[in-house]
Amino acid sequence: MTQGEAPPRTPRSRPTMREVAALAGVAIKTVSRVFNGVPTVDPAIVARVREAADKLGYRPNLTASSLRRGDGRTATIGMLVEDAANPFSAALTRTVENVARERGSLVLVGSLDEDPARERELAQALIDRRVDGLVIVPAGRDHSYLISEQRSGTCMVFVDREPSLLDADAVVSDNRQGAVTAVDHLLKAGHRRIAYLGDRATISTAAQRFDGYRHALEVAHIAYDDELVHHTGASEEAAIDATRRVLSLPDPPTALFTSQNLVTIGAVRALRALGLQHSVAHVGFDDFPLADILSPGISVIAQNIEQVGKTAAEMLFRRLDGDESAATTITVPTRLIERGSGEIRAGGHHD
Amino acid sequence: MTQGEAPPRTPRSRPTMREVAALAGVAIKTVSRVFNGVPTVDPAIVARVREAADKLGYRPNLTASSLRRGDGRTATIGMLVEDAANPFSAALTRTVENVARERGSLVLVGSLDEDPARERELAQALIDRRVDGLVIVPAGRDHSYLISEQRSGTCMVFVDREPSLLDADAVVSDNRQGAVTAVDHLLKAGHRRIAYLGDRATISTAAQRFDGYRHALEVAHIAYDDELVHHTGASEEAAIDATRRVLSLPDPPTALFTSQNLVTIGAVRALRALGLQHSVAHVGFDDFPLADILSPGISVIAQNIEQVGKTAAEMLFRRLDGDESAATTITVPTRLIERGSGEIRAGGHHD
DNA sequence: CGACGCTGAGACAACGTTGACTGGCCGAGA
DNA sequence: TCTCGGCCAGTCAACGTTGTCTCAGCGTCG
Repeated sequence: MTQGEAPPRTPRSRPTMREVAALAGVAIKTVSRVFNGVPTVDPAIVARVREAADKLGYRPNLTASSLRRGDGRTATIGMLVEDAANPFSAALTRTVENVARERGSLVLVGSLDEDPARERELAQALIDRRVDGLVIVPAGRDHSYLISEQRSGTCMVFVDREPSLLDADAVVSDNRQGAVTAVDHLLKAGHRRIAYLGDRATISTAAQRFDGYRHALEVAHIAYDDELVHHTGASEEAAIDATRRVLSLPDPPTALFTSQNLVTIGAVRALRALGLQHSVAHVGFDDFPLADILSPGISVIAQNIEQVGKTAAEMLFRRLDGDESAATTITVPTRLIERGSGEIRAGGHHD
Repeated sequence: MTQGEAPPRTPRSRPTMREVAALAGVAIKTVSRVFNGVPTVDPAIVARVREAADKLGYRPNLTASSLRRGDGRTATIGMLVEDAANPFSAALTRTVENVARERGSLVLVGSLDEDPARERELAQALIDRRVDGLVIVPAGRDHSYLISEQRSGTCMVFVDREPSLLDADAVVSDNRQGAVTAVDHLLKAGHRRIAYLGDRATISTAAQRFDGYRHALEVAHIAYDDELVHHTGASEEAAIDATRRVLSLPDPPTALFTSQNLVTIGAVRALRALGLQHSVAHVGFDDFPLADILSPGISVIAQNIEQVGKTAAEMLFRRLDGDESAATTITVPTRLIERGSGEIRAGGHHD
C-alpha cells in the first residue's frame, strides 16, 4: 500500500455518446450514426469516432436505444420454465437460446416451480422489462391475466402445456398418443395388469397421459382398476412409495407405465430395491440421461425437446416479425425407445 | 367470419403513465409516485390511479425507469455458462436465479460452448443491456477485455474457473484437492497403476485436477506413466476410446480416475462394454444423476454446486451493494461419495 | 451564372420515467 | 390577521439514444 495510491478510480458511470462525441469533435448524432452503421458518414469521421469510443471504453446503451427507437424492441425474450435445473427445462432453454441468438436476442429465464402465483409474478417482471416476447411452460391453469398484455402487443408462445382462458400459440408433445403407444407396447408384450404412476392429475400433461393410458386399456377391453393408479406428484420418494404399494397388492401389476421423469426414476429405484427390475415391465414417459446404461435399459417415450423448443422459438419470432394469423397449437410427436425394461414379457423374464 | 369483425385491435403499444394520468385526472408525476409507493399520496388518489392503470392494463416500464433513475440499475444480472443444457450449468443457473430472485433481479443466460469469442460477444451483449452484474463461467483465458467494463462499474464474479489478466472475484471448487482425494482413495484400495482420463489440459480446471493426480502419485512414490494419461476433451466418444486404449495396454491400469463428467460417463460405458465394471476401480470428478443406481454405483468427487452458485451470487450482490474490498477467490471444498466403483480393490473383485 | 439536387453533418424533440423544485392549501402560533 | 411550516400534487428537465428536420457545401446543368 504505497501512499501514491490513486488508481484511475471510479468514473463509476459509463461513458455516453455525448462524451464520445466531445472527444471525437463531432455531434452526438454522428456517433449514433457510426454505431448504427449508417453508410453516409465520412470514413475519416467514422475512424475518429471509433477511436474515441475505444479510448473511453464506450458501449452503446441498448435500453436507452430501445426506448427511443420506433419499434421499442429490446432484443430480449423471456422464458419461463418449471425449473431451470431440470433436464427438460434446461434442454428447452438451450434450444430457445439458440434460435434467439440467431436473431440477436438474449433470453431471460425464470423458474416457476409449478407455482401459478410465481408464474404471474415472473411474467409481469418480464413484461416490466419489456421483453419482445415470452416463451412459457405454464404452471397455472388460468392465463387470462395475459390477455391485456397480448393486446398490448407482447407476443407469447406456450410450450409443453396449452394456455387456458387465453388464445395463444402453443407447441406441445403428443402426450395422449405417447401414453397410448407406451401402454400398447406393454399390451403387446402380453401384459394385462398395467399400473399407472404419474404426476398430479391437475397438471394438464399428466392428465393427457393418464387419458391415453385409460384409452389404450379401453380399446384392449381391459377393465380400469383404480388400485393400479397413483397420481403421486413429481417426486422420487412418492413414486418409490407408490411403486411399492401397487406391487404389494394381492394381484400385483406385471407392468408399470410411469408418466413423468422423476416418477420413472423413483419406480426404477423401487423395482431394483425389490429385485424386480427384470421381471416387472416398465415404460416411462420422458427420456432421461443414462437410461440406456442401466440393466435393463429403461424403455421410454421420448419427447423431441429440441424440436419443441425450436418450433416454439421460431413461432415466437414469426409473430415478432408481424405474423398476425390465428393462434395455433402445434403437436410434436413422441417416439418409443426400446431398451429392455419395456420388452419384458408378461409371466416370463427377459433382459 | 362475420363482417362486423373489428375486435379491439392493436393499440400495438403499451399504455404509458401519461395515459394513466389522463384517465385518472392527475399529473403524470403522481402516477409515478403511486407506482413507487411514495406514502405522501392521498389514498383516494392512489385508488383512482390504480383503477385507471388496471383499466388500461398499464405496466411500468422498467427500462425507462432505470434510464432515468439515479443508480441506473436494471434489476437484471447476466449469467454466462458453458451450456445451459448441461446439468452443471443448469444447477448453477438455478442457484444464482434463487439468490437473484430474493433481490428482485432476473437472470439473462447465455451459453458459451467453450468458445472464447462467444464469451466476449455475449459479455458485451449483456453489458449493452446494462445488466447490474455478471456471473461468468469463462471459456477464454484472457479476460482483459473486461477491465474497462469493470472500471465503468459493472460488477462481475467468476465461477468454476478463475479470471486471467483481470482482477475479479471468483468462486471455485477445490479441484486439485478433489483430485488428490480421488487418487488417494484408489491408492488406499491398493492400486498402483491408475489411469487419468480428462478434459483438454488447456482448461484450467482440468489442469488443476491433473495436477492433483500427479501430486498424489508423487507423494505415494509412484512413477508417472504417460501411457496412462489421456486428455481427451469433454466427449463421451473420445472417453470411450481412451478407456479402451489404456485398458488394452500390456500392463493395464487397475483403476481409473476420470476428471470430467462426460469423460466419466464414457468410461462407465466402456467398462461395461468390456465387462470390467466390477474389476477395474473408478472414481470420477463431478457427480451425475443416477450415478448411485448403476451397479456398481459410481464413486465420485462431488462439487457443491449449490454452495458455489449461492456464494458467487451473494458475492455479486455484495459488490452491487457497494462492497469495494479487494477481489478474492473463494474455494469451495469437494467431497468424495463412495458408491462401489471406487472401492474395488486392486487384484480382487468387489461390488 | 444561378437554380438544383445531392451529400454529409448538426439541432431539436421525443421515447417513458423520475429527481429537484415549485406552488397551493390549511392549520397553528404570533 | 398574518406568517410560517407541513403536506401534497404539479411543472420542468433530464437519463442516453434516435427520428425528423434543417442546413451548409459542392458539383452540375441549362
